[in-house]
Amino acid sequence: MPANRRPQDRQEKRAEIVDAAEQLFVDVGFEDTPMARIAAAAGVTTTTIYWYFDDKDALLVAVLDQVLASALREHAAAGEQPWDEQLLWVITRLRRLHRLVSVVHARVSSSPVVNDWHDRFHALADINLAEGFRAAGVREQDLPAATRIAVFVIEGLLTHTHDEQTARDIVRLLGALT
Amino acid sequence: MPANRRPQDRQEKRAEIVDAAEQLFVDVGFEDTPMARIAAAAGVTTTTIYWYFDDKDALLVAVLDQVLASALREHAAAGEQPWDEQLLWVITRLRRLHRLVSVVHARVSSSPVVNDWHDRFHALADINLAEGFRAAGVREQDLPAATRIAVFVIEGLLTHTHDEQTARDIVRLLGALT
DNA sequence: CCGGTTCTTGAATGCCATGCAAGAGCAGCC
DNA sequence: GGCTGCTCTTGCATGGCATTCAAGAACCGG
Repeated sequence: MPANRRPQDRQEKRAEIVDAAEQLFVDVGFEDTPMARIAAAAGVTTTTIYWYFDDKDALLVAVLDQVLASALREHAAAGEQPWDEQLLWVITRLRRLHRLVSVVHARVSSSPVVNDWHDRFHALADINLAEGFRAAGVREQDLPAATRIAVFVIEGLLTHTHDEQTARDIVRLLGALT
Repeated sequence: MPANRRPQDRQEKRAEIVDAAEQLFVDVGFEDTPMARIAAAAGVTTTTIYWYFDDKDALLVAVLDQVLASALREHAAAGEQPWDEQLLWVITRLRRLHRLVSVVHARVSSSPVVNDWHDRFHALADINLAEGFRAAGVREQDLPAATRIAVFVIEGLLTHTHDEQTARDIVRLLGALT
């Protein structure tokens, strides 16, 4: 019944579009990249993108999924490290994604798909951070609050320019929560 | 030389536009409010707004200035309070401004005027928070880091839904920094 | 009442996300 | 090999929106 050329093809083309979008959303910004520019970078037409994605927000979510998966993979590959170092790693590794962080928060209230992604992301982040804080010796009843503080501090550092030393000082002081 | 009707007039009309924009930016959101809607709410035409403001971002900055001034006035009127209570007051008082917080961060990288306002805001916030933390007994060398943590936590709480109790827990734990 | 200045406006202009209808290319089936 | 039904792809709209422009009103000092 299905007249699919190669079963791979669809996913490959989709991936090319997501790759192009990722580079532009990260380096130029979501609001400042027209669909036409993504299309050009991917070697297709604007309309073609709409065959693979419902709208620009859906494409954004696909980019976010890809970026998140890639970061998780790298983090796993980095192996075990002291908690402070892990936090610093996240902050420096994700610094270049600040545009994504900002646009997600900006679109959460008007785009249901972005809002869903945001919820999923925080659920995941909470789990990982809580685990880290537990291992670092934070009291069980303080875990939820410590976790949220860490999330907000990380997001804040990602969206505000700062130097290496500031980040270190903040992470060190965060250790006072234990 | 200047053929000004009444010297007041200009500022009055300007204020009406800013009031209309404030209500819409706060309740509906900057991106979701067309200039035409602001104009209609202010009883003028889109073009008229451009006589008073360079562009939509300049109008946003005017709204931010007004909202900030109003919050500072209220805060001063609230009188002296324990540090924890002051932080909670800020969080609950500014909760309804979450859309403004998000849009500022989203536009910082593409709008110079918004970027300037953002810088000024953080300079002001840093001063006030540092003073509060100092009074609350935070060690002098920890002040910069504690201040930034507080700023990021406040911004995080403003842009993420949470219940009253969570906010209290977080502020209490923040007290552990002293 | 005149000339210059401040406002105001309706009608462009141009960018952009998205929708639409008409094709291509391909896989099975006769 | 030609027909048919898919999956894609595209050029051409459409409509929303920020911003600009040229042409007035309204008003001031003289």
